[in-house]
Amino acid sequence: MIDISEVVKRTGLAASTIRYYEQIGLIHSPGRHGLKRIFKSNVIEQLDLIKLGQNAGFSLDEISQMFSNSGQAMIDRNKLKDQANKIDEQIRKLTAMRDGLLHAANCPASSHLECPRFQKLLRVNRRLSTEST
Amino acid sequence: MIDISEVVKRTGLAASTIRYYEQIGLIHSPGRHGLKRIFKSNVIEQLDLIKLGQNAGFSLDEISQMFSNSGQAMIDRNKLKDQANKIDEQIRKLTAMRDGLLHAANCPASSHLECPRFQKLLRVNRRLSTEST
DNA sequence: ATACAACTTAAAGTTGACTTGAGGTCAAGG
DNA sequence: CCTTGACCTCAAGTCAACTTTAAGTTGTAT
Repeated sequence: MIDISEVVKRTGLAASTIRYYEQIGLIHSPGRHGLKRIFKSNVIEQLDLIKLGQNAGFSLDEISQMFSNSGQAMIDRNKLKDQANKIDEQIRKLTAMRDGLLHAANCPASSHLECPRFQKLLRVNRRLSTEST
Repeated sequence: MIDISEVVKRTGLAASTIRYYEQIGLIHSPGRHGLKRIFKSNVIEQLDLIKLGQNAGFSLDEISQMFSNSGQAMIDRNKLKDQANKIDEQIRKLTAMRDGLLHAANCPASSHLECPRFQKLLRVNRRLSTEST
């Protein structure tokens, strides 16, 4: 069991953020020492996953649906598959972006907007970002 | 020259968004027809580029810095590469996560938390997300 | 035993990125 | 000429994700 300052140290998050996450049910503190929250040390892994999800463009709400309530990770196998598909979709988007960005970084065209390949990327991106996800 | 409804049609953005982008200087309307804004048709590509940047994790502020004073999309190639690398890192993490989820969906362990492979995923992810990026 | 640093709460404030609402203007069609 | 609908403005509202503030409560060290 660790306290909030330990969580701060090991995740780099602000204490207020950790409290906020507990408040919205994203993580769970199994008890108190006096007033002070205590956490299981696996909260570190949970917070890392939350960070990962955020970086990948998922909202806290979506993330909390991945960890159905109270730290019990992901029970429903069909939901798990759905979630994997969502992530897969996100991977495809990010891959298109990365390729486009790398191309843009190397493209000799004076303006990226004039480069046919960059234009194609923009179109693809629009399709991807207006799709129902 | 096109009007705002044409921009709406061709980008899928809300008119209010387009006005907002003009207000913060992200795009430019070269004039009016009466009260009504008119746009050069290349604003469509600019807006696509903005969307791309957003999906790639840039803020509107960062995006507006990519459009140099001349209005031409002058993109800092090193920034693009940096961002591509960040995205690449995310793709790797997400791929690991997706694979972990798919495994979990098929894993016979009664709880995913007890599945050794899933536990390994969590550890791998933790390592990745604390690496210097 | 007391000081105090480190925690706590609840509520309000902030930021980014928009959206909504109320009321105004204008060009085009009947 | 007059209506109409698509545009306009400006201010305020919203939402997510936090942060800040003010006031209160410990556990621990001196």
